[in-house]
Amino acid sequence: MESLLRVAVEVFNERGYDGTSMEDLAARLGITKSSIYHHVAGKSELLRLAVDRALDALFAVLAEPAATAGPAIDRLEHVVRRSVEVLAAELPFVTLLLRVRGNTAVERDALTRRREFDRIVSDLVARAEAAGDIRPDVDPALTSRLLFGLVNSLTEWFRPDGELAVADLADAVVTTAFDGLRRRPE
Amino acid sequence: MESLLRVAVEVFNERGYDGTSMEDLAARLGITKSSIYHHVAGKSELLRLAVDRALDALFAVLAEPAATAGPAIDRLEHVVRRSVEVLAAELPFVTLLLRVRGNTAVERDALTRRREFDRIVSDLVARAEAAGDIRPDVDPALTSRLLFGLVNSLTEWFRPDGELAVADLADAVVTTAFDGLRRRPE
DNA sequence: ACCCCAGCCGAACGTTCGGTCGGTTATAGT
DNA sequence: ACTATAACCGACCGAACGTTCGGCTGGGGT
Repeated sequence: MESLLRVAVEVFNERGYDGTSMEDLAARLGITKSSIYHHVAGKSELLRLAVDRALDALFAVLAEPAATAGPAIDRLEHVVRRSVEVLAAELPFVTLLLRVRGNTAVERDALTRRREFDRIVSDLVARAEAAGDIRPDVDPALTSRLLFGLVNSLTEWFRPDGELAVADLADAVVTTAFDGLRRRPE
Repeated sequence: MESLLRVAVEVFNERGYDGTSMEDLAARLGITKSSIYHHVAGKSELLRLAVDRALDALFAVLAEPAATAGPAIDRLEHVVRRSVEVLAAELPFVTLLLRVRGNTAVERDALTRRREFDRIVSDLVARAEAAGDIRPDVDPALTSRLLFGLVNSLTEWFRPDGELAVADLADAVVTTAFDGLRRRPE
């Protein structure tokens, strides 16, 4: 069951959810198409299990103590850093989540939860800006979109093959996002 | 023909390329499925026309004078700003391009051209870092990925409805990316 | 020794897919 | 008036789709 889901998500990410047939999954699993239905109710349940895993991990970050208390700017930095870590740890699941387009009921539910996550982060950015810790010349809603656009883009290329440690990646993301890529005059 | 392509790309972006049937396109166009084949050779040609339009526009930016001469940091900033403008001007086409996964021959060709674009930008970042204009504590390849991850994420939410002018957006992107979102002590 | 049942299979289901084909209409050129 | 052709249509094709179904098998519980 667990390995079924793991393989399914892998193939979904390679060929796209719509572009993946149950036959494709069966071939990769080394079993037949009909055998898959012994383990799950259907194709869409595999998608639901996958995106829920990603969403649960992301929302868990928002519930951590360091994300719920203290200055907004510190809470924001913590959420960003931990989101990078979650994204690395659950890479295939988060990747799939970020590609969901709302075609089916399962996808629309996932989009709803994603928007809820975005809203909470956006609030955090707004608080940090109100506290004077974030540049006031860019709209908070825009800032949070750019920020998580940067973080989420990691799914497009990051592969946890040890060459680039997750901690270093999180550092690079936080540094780039908060301080910019331009070298500062000392 | 032009409106056919426009509508096709619109639907592709809504439902995904694989999730869109020729019947879907026909319904949106107000004609029958078979009539579409009077204008194009098939579904994949529509995709090819769309992604080529996006890629041509992006490569045109790299050929502009301001992108080929002068300090690397200035050329980079120009490419980023103009990429945002192209992305806004050709939004549906670029959106479709960024979702291509390499499932078919057309998609693989598009991915090849995309990688070529990324390589050129990555070189630009490396030159700017060598010139001392970009922070040396983050790997150039990583920097360029984060940079264009941020830029490309615009397709996920930006809609040119006049509320947010493209020039303002480009300013916000350049400012955030180069100087960071943290408020600087004066 | 018996049974159970998780796990798997082959065959088939109704549907939808991208694409083809022969034919009809509207319009423009001569 | 005649013709050419761009634009469109309904009917159809073989293939692939997600899903269902009845049946096989092998190891654990009793």
